[in-house]
Amino acid sequence: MKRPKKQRQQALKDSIKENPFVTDEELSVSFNVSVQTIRLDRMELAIPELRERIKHVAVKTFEDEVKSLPIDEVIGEIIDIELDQKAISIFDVKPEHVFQRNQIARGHHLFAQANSLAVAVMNEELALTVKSELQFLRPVRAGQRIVAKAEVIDRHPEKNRSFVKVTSTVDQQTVFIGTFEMYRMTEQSEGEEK
Amino acid sequence: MKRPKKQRQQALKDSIKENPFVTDEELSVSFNVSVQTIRLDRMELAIPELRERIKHVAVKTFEDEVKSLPIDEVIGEIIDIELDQKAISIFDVKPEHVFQRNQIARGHHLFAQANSLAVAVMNEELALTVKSELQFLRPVRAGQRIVAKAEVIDRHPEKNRSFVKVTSTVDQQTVFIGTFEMYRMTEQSEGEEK
DNA sequence: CTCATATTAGTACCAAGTGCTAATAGCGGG
DNA sequence: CCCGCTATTAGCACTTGGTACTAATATGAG
Repeated sequence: MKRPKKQRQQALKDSIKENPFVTDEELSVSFNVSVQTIRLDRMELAIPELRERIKHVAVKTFEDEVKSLPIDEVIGEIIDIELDQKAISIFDVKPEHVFQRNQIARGHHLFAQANSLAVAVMNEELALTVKSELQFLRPVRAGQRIVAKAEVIDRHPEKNRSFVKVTSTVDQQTVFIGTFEMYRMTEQSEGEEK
Repeated sequence: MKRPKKQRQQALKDSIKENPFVTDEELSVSFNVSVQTIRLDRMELAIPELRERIKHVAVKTFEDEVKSLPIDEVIGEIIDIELDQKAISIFDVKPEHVFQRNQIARGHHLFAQANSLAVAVMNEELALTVKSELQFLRPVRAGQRIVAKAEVIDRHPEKNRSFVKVTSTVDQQTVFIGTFEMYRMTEQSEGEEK
């Protein structure tokens, strides 16, 4: 037996991580030990039982679902908006948004926040981004909150175009600037709405 | 009793949909009926027991997780890469990537694919996007496959900068062009690697 | 050989059910 | 008023995948 205990426990951890839906019974077969041994191992490793594992996964999903709903429409949370004028959104950078190596937020998240804010500020059913220019001025890290401010700086109603400038800051420091040329997909008289 | 049965069953369905983690016991209390009645109701409505419900939710998450894992590192799948030279990735546009209203892919997904490809092509532990210019030439729709080609067009090793041009096409038609100014975070002698 | 650790076995018990049978409630119709 | 029907409730045996605990047995190292 040498001491395959440590190895077995490591393998056990891996197995369960890879497939949390496995029972002690199944594990005992695949490791050629008794069910009790598996239970002892789980205890030492503080791995909860199958049902608890499943529940945790499920709860996570459930919470994520609620969280990811708004993400589906707008990246970040819009906290203020004046259609056709300006809008503000916040986005909290979480560990899943950063490069593992250096903890710096991936550019596309900053872009996504800014771009969806630019779409949102357009008083329009359908707005598309045509062009944009971006500057990533400072790295943003997990745990920081990005405040993006969008401003409609120019309008060409005859060409169905608008220009939006978005400035994102963390703690008052500008981290990102983007300008977006937006295309309005529906006609709109050049007066204001309502 | 009138016939609160139908109503109760509807309410039951709603309760469980809203919170799948509720037991028959708890339901029986909140509906003021016996546990057996709840069980009968579940049978009539073909609602599985708590553990099965949880499991389904968990399985769903688990599958989603596997799907979203690659997204974490690179958006799209890299199918060819020559470090410091060029790279190609493909990205299949799914319903979750488009605006519900018009089925057009959200800009940030095109950007994310291009930007992560630009990061990947850099022969670098840590590369950050400094600036970029984007053109969204044609709308892309769900079901289409975007092929992004990145090319390193200019290098300024002394300033730790590189310029990458990414062209994305769908069926040979260019839908997006982006140029990225990238910053290499580690020093690198100007000779080539290994 | 002996002692400690590792492993296995066995029992009682739990939660949250299923499946089944049987008793009871409530009520409308004749 | 009783009949009959559905709805509801009760009770029991059994199932899964465990926990908690005790006790026996291996096994290997000093």
